[in-house]
Amino acid sequence: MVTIYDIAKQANVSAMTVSKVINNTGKISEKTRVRIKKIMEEMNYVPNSMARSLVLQETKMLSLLIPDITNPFFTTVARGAEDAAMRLGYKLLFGNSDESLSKEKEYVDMVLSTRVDGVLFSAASDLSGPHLETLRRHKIPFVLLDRYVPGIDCDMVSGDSKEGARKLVEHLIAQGHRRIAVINGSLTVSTARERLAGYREALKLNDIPADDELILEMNYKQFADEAALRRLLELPEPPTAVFAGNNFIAVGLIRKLLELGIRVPDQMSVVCFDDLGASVIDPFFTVVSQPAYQFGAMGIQLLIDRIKGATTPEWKRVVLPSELIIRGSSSAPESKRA
Amino acid sequence: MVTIYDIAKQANVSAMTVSKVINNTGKISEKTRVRIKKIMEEMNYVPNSMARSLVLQETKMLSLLIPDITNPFFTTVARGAEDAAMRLGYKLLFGNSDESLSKEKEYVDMVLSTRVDGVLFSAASDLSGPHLETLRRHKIPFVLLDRYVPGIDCDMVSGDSKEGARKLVEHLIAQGHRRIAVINGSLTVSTARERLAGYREALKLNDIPADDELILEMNYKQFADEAALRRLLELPEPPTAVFAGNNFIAVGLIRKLLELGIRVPDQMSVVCFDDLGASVIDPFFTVVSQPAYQFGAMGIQLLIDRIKGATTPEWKRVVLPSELIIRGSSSAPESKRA
DNA sequence: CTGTTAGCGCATTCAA
DNA sequence: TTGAATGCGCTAACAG
Repeated sequence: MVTIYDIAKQANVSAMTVSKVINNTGKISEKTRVRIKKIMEEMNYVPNSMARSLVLQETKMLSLLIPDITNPFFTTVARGAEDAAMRLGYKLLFGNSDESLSKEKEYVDMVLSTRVDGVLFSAASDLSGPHLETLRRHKIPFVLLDRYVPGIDCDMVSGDSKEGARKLVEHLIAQGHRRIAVINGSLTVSTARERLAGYREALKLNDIPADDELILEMNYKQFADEAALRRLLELPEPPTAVFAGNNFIAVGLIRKLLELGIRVPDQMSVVCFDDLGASVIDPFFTVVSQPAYQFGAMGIQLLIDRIKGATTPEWKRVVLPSELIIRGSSSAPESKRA
Repeated sequence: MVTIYDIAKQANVSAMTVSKVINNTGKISEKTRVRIKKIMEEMNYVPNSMARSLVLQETKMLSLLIPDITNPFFTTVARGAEDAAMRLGYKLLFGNSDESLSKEKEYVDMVLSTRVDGVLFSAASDLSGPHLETLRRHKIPFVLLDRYVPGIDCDMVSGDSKEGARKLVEHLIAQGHRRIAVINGSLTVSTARERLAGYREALKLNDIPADDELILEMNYKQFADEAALRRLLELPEPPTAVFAGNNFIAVGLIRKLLELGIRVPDQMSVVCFDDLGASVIDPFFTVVSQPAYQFGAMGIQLLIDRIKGATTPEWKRVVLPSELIIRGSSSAPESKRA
């Protein structure tokens, strides 16, 4: 491997001089600068960032931990994060936790030994606290993404899940629905709690009685509990609309509904959080769409600000706006139609 | 930061002894081993992989370069790659090239200085050759993913684009189509050439005359040329079916077709390469689906085999099977229907 | 403007 | 079974 010493020897200077032209630091005469640059070119020299990291105590690497890159929301987050990191001169290490604490722990261990400069962290659940404390103990800055973790004060970028859920449910109410079910992610995830709170608020604001039988808790990874759905449909007064906690739940739900011969939106309206990605042909779901790309880009921005100490000591909390997009998966209930 | 020296001091041994228990190398008495382990626990010691990399000359990091993580095909590739890498004890650095040679070059430079142990590389185009030669000059093993690059001999995992295209087009022919257009990616990408070849072969095998007016070259990132589409539709004998080079082209095409009031599949059948991801509700496109997850996992596998010298010196070429999935976007042409 | 010294955290080699 | 010396490639701090 070519090192600064090889360059130095070739150029009849000391290694230090070479180092200085690499980093544009110190005073070097223009003559020797171009001469050394030329030699570096010729010898295909590339600085070894491991060695540099070791002495500088920084790696210029960030890591992104998300539940699942396969979810279009996080795919786009990742793209935003990668673009921002690249633009600011950082590399991005990434990992999927599948909302599993044990995978998350594995990943945190990896991250610690890699000495990344910071972590953009979308927590598996409320129980991720210890992992974050581990990071903090090792003085690795992190920014929370999307999900709040109780007891952890830090920078964070998120959407407003409560407000988004409220908008979605009020849209259903405005269409005439009164029996509205929720199929939610695990309540150990902050966004799921907030979405439930938004749902409840919408009902209350519209004087619709809450009915716990209409509230199902599953997980964000997929539609998980067919039996629960059947029970929902066999209620004396079944729901005419469902608010799905995220896109994956909504997709799974629709599939089940199709299997059961229930038409959407004719017999059942379905709305959900988060869009389905750029590749979808005929946008179908009524959703609250969050600016996923911004989530990632802004997260990296906050993280780097924090790393560089370019921020105020107080924690920053950025809340990105979401947008209600009304499409074909929701309509007035049968009973209210001509 | 806690180092082996801190541990050593605490345990009244030399740093080397600590190093040996960390790596399970050399002979250490069981007593001191557990004692040192305990102290490492207590002091929250985590080995510094930068320092280790520097001496061992390996980073246990791999990098994945793809055109765009936002494309569901590559999203799934990335997931397969990350899982495989993690399982085998490697971290994954990732980057998007957007099929741009200059972004690709930037990324290659980053990768060189990071001293990753290997690169899983989905080339921007035929012109990526120099980038690969750069990697080779620096003795960084790589495996090509999905796309062949002329003049570069190496390990590779790919699908059979020609065969897949042939199946797709023969399906259309079997349905009665004779005027079949192609909207393809750039012909500087190997898969686009092979898909075109498969198309041509299918026509020839069925004695259908080739017509260059039916062949459009765009790019894989999106549907790019509306004017060309109009020309296609205004041909004296317009196509009754289109073979789209990939999923993004197909999605863009459908959108345009909808705008123009052309119904799919009634007035125009559309088929394409690659599926649209797990999040799609109602699978619609007739596609040739490739096992994207395997692409990623197998790519990492080959790469690590190569790194470890666990392979034969000859280059390996793994071709993953693809599957024709017939769905609603294709049907018999109007002229052939009752 | 340029060079010398020292050390980042760790593992290999060889000696004790 | 353990330890001392050495070096991986680089840069900060200082000396010339």
